[in-house]
Amino acid sequence: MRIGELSKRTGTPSRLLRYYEEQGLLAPQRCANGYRFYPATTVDRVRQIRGLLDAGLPTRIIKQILRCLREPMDIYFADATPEMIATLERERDRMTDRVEFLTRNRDAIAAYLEAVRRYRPTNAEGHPAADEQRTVPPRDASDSP
DNA sequence: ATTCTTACA
DNA sequence: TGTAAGAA
Repeated sequence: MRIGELSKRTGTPSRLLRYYEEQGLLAPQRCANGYRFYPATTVDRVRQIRGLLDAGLPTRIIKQILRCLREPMDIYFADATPEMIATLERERDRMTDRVEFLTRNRDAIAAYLEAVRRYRPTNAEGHPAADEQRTVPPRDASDSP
């Protein structure tokens, strides 16, 4: 399939599909007219990439991981070099840190919401009255993982 | 009509 | 990441 269809089937902008290729995450074939041609298995490949990206992994690391998850979508222990193990452990720890960070902020926001609901009851529609839209800035909102 | 590359915000 | 321009 060409980039347009892959884009539609993965919900990923073609701009990004080209970017992933540039980063070495994808390696489509080329048609005579120069158009990129992706095998059907690329759909899952892109889902894998998006998943890892959403998990906060940098494309640099994903490139390494993808070499262990060939086409069909199973794991190749043969490529599990000591270096790979080390990078994966490092990423796992970073993820753990982010989980804790997000948990703290989620709880801070939840507490804020609770406080707001306590001193300002909502109306029938479940929203604050128009003349009560003034807000109080949330507490701990530090962000930058 | 679709995709390509390159460049810039 | 998004968008733009010009070519194929």
